[in-house]
Amino acid sequence: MKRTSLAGAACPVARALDVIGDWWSLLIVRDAFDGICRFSAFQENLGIARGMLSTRLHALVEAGILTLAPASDGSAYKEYVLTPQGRALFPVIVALRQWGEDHLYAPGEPRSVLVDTRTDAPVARLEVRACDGRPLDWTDTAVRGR
Amino acid sequence: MKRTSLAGAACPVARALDVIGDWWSLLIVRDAFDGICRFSAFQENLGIARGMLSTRLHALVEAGILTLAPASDGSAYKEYVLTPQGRALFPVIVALRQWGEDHLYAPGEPRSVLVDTRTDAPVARLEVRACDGRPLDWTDTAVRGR
DNA sequence: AGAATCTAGTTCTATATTAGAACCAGATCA
DNA sequence: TGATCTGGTTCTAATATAGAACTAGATTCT
Repeated sequence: MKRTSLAGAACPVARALDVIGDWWSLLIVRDAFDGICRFSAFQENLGIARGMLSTRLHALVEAGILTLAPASDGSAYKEYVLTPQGRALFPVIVALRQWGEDHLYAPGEPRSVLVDTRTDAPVARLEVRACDGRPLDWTDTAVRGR
Repeated sequence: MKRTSLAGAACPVARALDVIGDWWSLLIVRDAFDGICRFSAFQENLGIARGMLSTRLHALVEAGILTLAPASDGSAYKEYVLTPQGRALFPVIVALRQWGEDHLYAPGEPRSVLVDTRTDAPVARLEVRACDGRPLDWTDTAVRGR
């Protein structure tokens, strides 16, 4: 059967996952943050089937996360670049990265690291905070309006 | 064909998505943060097929994100509760929620909101920061070690 | 200019995953 | 004791994915 759509959900998490919650979308977005913008470059880097990649790229363009722009090198080809809405996914990628780093690697196992290019030091841990800056954990929060 | 596994990837984002990147897992985790812990409660709240839910719950237990505990009401049934590793997904859920709130709702459309229970005010926006606390955007960062 | 190759796909088939309903055993309730 | 609730499993039909083959236009090589 067709995968159930969450597009009309009242919960923003569900709506977000409806758009970027499938198997490849966030990895394509991650690669886009790493500066990848050509069809072949995505395909080689991800090892994704070309048909899947084509479908996903079009869906991401349709969703307003990527856009097609003329190639920056002056050739007749196009490039996929992040829109402002796509760039706003940065904290999502960073949150996934930090969780993966913390829980999915054996000690000493090689992994890639996200660094501040100014200092070359790893970025700080993401923290959920109250509007006054106090750190919050999940027991300090609740969802209103369901 | 079998969905490609990302479990051995050098990128923590890919490994994270290998564990929680499928269609229902993060929604189950979201519900767990909202205090849902019984099979039927997940099923009713998500509208997921029971077979899918069973598969996903077992996978999340296997992955160390949920664990089965005796029911808190003293009955003979069991409850699914978040492990410390599962609770560490809180920033991921919050990041997805904030992105969804910002980009996926028409103005005035009803949505649920995550609030600080102490003040009932919405939580602050997540920010990626350098280790010294300076805010960073994606152009200030790079991935090392790919 | 013409041939070889690169880029960005589309199409096709086999397999895997998902949705939805039906079924079932043990626990709880009337 | 019988009805219902809980937490599943099993079955089928439809959709999604992987992987390979094919194509057309752009670029590079000779």
